[in-house]
Amino acid sequence: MTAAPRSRRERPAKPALTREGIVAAAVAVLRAEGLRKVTMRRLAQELDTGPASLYVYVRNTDELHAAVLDELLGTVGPAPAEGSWRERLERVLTAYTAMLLEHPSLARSALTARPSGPHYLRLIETLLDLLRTGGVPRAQAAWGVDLLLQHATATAAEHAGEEPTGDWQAAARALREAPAATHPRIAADAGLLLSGTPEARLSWAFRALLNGIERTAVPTEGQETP
Amino acid sequence: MTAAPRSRRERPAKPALTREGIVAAAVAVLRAEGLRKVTMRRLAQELDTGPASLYVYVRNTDELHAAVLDELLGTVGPAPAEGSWRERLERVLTAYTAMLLEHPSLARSALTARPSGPHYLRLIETLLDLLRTGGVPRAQAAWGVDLLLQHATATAAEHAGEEPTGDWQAAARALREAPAATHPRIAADAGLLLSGTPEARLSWAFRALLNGIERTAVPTEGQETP
DNA sequence: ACCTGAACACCGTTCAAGT
DNA sequence: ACCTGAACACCGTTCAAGT
Repeated sequence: MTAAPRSRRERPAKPALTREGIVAAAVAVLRAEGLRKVTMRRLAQELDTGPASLYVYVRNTDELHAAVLDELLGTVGPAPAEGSWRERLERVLTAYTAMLLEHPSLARSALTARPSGPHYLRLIETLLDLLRTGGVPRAQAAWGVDLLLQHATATAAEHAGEEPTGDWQAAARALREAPAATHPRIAADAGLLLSGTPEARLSWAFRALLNGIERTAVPTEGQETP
Repeated sequence: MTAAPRSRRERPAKPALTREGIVAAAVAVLRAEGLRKVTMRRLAQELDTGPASLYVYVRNTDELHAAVLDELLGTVGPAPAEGSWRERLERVLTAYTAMLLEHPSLARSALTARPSGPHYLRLIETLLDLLRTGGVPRAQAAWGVDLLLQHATATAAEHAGEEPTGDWQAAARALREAPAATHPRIAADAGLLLSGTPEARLSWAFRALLNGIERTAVPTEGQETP
């Protein structure tokens, strides 16, 4: 989708520095080595310049990460045309989550640095439209979009920086070994707490969210901005 | 709750290094200057030693942050005894969220590094118990606890690292200025998308989550661990 | 065992100076 | 305007050596 490299390791005669070029380099490093390596210094090195030069085009590291996310958001396909509005909604959200799961650390960033690029706007428009199609009242649809996107983002973010001796192992163990005397509910349902594939849980969560959004009225004063 | 300092800036004759001492120092630095300053080097300096010494008691920075969170979780009071199960549930979750909102960057960490300390277990037990009191089926209660805690954590995490020229301002502007031609739903409902106080939205979200959890069945095979 | 100085391999950001 | 070298003020983690 972005410009193809002419050959594996050929330095392309130092292209002019542009914001787009910086973001493209950032995406490349992200895909190859993860967000942890997407640093000002590394990018400067990649672009054959000094780190100070990047600050002409990018305010800081956070803004750079936000720009990278917006770029990747473009790779998520359009909303499916078939199926019920519920199915379509779930499919759009699942596709978005899948994209974020390829770069969990970026999801983590997205939670803090709200994206506001064109691709993100389009996603919101799609979700809003599907909810309205389903007859969800306007205010509930508006607040619901936030809830749905937050769940998708947070779920992906949870998978950031795991891999080795995952401390989630410890959490599972703590749950399974909770003494029935002090934690009767956990002891009785530890299996259920840890059950289900990630896919099954994600699907269930989206459906639960949707069911909740549909039947929970927004307070009447909900009109002014914080 | 932890040992009181004898005087504001008196060096306490170099106390013996312990894991507890390190975590206590970490909590102090967190409260005073935020998580960004809770670094191995800074803590070593605070404890009058070299950074290498800390690695005897703490595997790495992530583990340290997790230990700090577990410590703070102890400051959240017990579940309220009065009110309906719904009200009590909402109050427990709101108290948890409020604690995390005092340290949003820690919430961000918690999303990745699942806490598994005694305080976290107690919170899960409480939530599970309240849901069962409300007659929510066991499997739904089990999966629901995750959803509720994730929302609390993610909501707090969203407030990490903002303060100055918040790029959330940009997101709000993008929403308000979306052209009606291409984004009719957003244009029509921008006000609603941005409406409501944080408290109102949090309360609505918890109630919507609860409503959804109550009436969304978990798939029947939901028994094995990933 | 516990503790440490020193080193390795990095960071973000700013500033004064150049073109 | 745009670009840069150099500097400032930091990081996490490891290792060989000490006690």
